[in-house]
Amino acid sequence: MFNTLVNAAMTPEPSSAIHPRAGTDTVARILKAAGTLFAESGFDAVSMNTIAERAGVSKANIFHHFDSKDALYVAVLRQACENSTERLQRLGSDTGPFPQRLAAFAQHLLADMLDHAEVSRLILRELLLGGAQRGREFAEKVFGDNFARLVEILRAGQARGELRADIDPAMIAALLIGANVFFFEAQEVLRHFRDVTFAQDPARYSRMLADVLLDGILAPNDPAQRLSE
Amino acid sequence: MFNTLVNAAMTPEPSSAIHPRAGTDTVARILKAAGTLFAESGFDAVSMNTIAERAGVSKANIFHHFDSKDALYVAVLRQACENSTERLQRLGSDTGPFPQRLAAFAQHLLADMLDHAEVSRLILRELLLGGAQRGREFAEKVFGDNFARLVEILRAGQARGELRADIDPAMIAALLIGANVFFFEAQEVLRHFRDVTFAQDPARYSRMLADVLLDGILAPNDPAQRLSE
DNA sequence: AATACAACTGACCGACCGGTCAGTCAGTAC
DNA sequence: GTACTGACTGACCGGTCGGTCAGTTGTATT
Repeated sequence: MFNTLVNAAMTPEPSSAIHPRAGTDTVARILKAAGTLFAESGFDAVSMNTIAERAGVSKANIFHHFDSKDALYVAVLRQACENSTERLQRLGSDTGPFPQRLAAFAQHLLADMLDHAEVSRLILRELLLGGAQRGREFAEKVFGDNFARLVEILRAGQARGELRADIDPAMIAALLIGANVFFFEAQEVLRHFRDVTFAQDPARYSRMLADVLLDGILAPNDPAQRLSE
Repeated sequence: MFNTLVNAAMTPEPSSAIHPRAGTDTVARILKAAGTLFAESGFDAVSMNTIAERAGVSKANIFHHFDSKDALYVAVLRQACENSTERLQRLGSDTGPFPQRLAAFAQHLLADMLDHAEVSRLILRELLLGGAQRGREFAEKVFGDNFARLVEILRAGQARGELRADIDPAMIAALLIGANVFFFEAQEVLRHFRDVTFAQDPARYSRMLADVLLDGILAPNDPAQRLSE
């Protein structure tokens, strides 16, 4: 019964025809309130009372719809991951030369994270903070899809000879995603570093990121200098 | 009085000569236990009872040495940041050609983070998680020093013409530090991605990172291809 | 020996936590 | 009408939280 309710709430079908009470959106309201609060402050720092107050329902009503605080958290996370997975599939361009594909992926990924900051923060929190196996699997799936997709783009670039063959695509994927995640996480901190001029301009950051990744940072005149191991 | 005690505990001088009781290391034991637990589970998830138990003292004794749980957390964070700042100053090589300097910085930074994972996790948690102004200033100082130091290395490279002049040094710094932070944070997750072969080998990750950053990932125009490690 | 004081403890406090429960209410089926 | 159901609530539960306090112990000073 619990799962039925939650899954019904996940798919945004107008179930008002099925359920009698007008308050069927209650589950959605709870999920929204819980999502916002969890993303803001994390699991432990948010009480069921606060969620109930924010959602405009009684605490007991939340327990009527969700078995426990953990179950609510998992439902919130599952919904967030489903949304992300959905958006993920129409991310970046699948055609065009490799540099454009890579730049588009990087730019769209960062823009998507910033546009859905709350959801992203929730997933990252679950993914990166140690312990807590509560919903790591969901987060890993979203992240893994993202990662695999980027690796594929890179492998295609290698196959077509546009990309150096002597590099590890997974490493580049980690680098690119890591740079984006880091920008997302540290934006508030970077903002008031004197050297940083791009904190308010993610599109510019993405452009510079793709540029550096593609061409490197060494001066082009002397390609002879190379890191010796 | 509170500050005096904490600051005395910060500098690891053998104050056994000054203080009477043999248990003067109590403060250190409390800080160590609290640091470990906070790094493992975060602020909210750790109770004073647990800290007291782990440190082998009574809970009331912790409140004798620290005004509040927040004050204890700040003290832990301050100590962690001081240690990091200290280590930071002997990080990387100050001489040699630019590629070596950059590679050394990246490699040492990551190695240091992994060697002091507990402290690093604590600082990153404070820095990157939203809200919580508890001790952000400490974390920002450590991070800012790190950042400024790397920017300086990059500016020097630009001044000597070894590095492209049309790039933003701060952006490169963010990219490099971000890539390291991300590796540190996501190591456990990356470990069981099929494409990833470097999760257990941070030194190799650092080498690849420096390589890619310096030369880019595009296939070179003239096929003066290098051998891959 | 008496004083003074920091280190330290066990018992305790009010507040709040996640969670339960008896019961109300609106709508549906017959 | 009556029986039934699920959404919903206020009051309440045991337990844990951060924090307090009276009192004990050990040591240095006088």
